[in-house]
Amino acid sequence: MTSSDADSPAISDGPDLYSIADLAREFGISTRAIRFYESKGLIAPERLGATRVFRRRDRARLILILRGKRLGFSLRDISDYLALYDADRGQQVNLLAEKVDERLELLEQQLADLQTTIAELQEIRKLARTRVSPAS
Amino acid sequence: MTSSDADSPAISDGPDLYSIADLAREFGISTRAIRFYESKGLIAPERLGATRVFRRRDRARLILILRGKRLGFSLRDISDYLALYDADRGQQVNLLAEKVDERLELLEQQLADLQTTIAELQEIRKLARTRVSPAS
DNA sequence: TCATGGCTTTACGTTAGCGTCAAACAACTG
DNA sequence: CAGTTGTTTGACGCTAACGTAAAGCCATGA
Repeated sequence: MTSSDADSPAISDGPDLYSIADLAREFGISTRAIRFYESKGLIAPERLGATRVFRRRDRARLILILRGKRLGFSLRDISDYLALYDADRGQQVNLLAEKVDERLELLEQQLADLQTTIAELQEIRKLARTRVSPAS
Repeated sequence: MTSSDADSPAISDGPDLYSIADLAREFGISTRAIRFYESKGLIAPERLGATRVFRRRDRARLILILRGKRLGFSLRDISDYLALYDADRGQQVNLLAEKVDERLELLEQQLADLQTTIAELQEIRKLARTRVSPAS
């Protein structure tokens, strides 16, 4: 009931409602992985009977999860990270800001590491090319 | 014998020669971890009898290993990465350049992810602060 | 000489993050 | 109605990256 009464904004982009296989296909992961993420509390799809039903919110979270993984974070870390988004709805805002700052420090360290590494690799590549073709 | 005859350049910064405990202490990791890295071929310290003796080269590799870990790479990945440094001494230079490019692509994806994430967190922090203090 | 500290190897234990059946139910299709 | 497809919940398996003894070899110092 109240599929679009006066609850959520009337915007509708892609489809809402995805099956577990839909998302698995879209993101190139296994259904097993998705269930695993749910078991760890990272997502909480609704149920239609026993069947999981995912909405845009769940899909958005999945995107954040996968990005976190690309960045090398553990599911525990990612879970904490998602909590920062949820916490948006006020509450212990000071504590939130603290946690965000902590996380930001880590990420900026990582950013520095990354830039150093990229620079080094580009240097190596330059050296390699020099030996092959003096000036192309 | 030939502790500094005409083998290596005469430059000498910090001390050369570290024990496994030295490095463990310096980098805040366990000796077990260091032995594990050796068992995986990431470092290859010399031996004095049975005792491992590390030189600057090993120490430098360790630094790269730890940076790789901070970036979320597996030891396998890091191993490949170290090989790029070693390969510096010519050989299949074309293949090297390819691998370097592959790795660079990954890193740049990661860089993008990271920047997005940092921006989002800063946004969250801004919102949080707004609720607390309008203009400080 | 014996205790102490640091080093070694061997080996089993542990956690994370899924992969891979297995068994069962639901809906659709020919 | 049987078969196929998609879903569910277990439950066991597996790799990575170490942790954690256990047991032994040296060297040093009281």
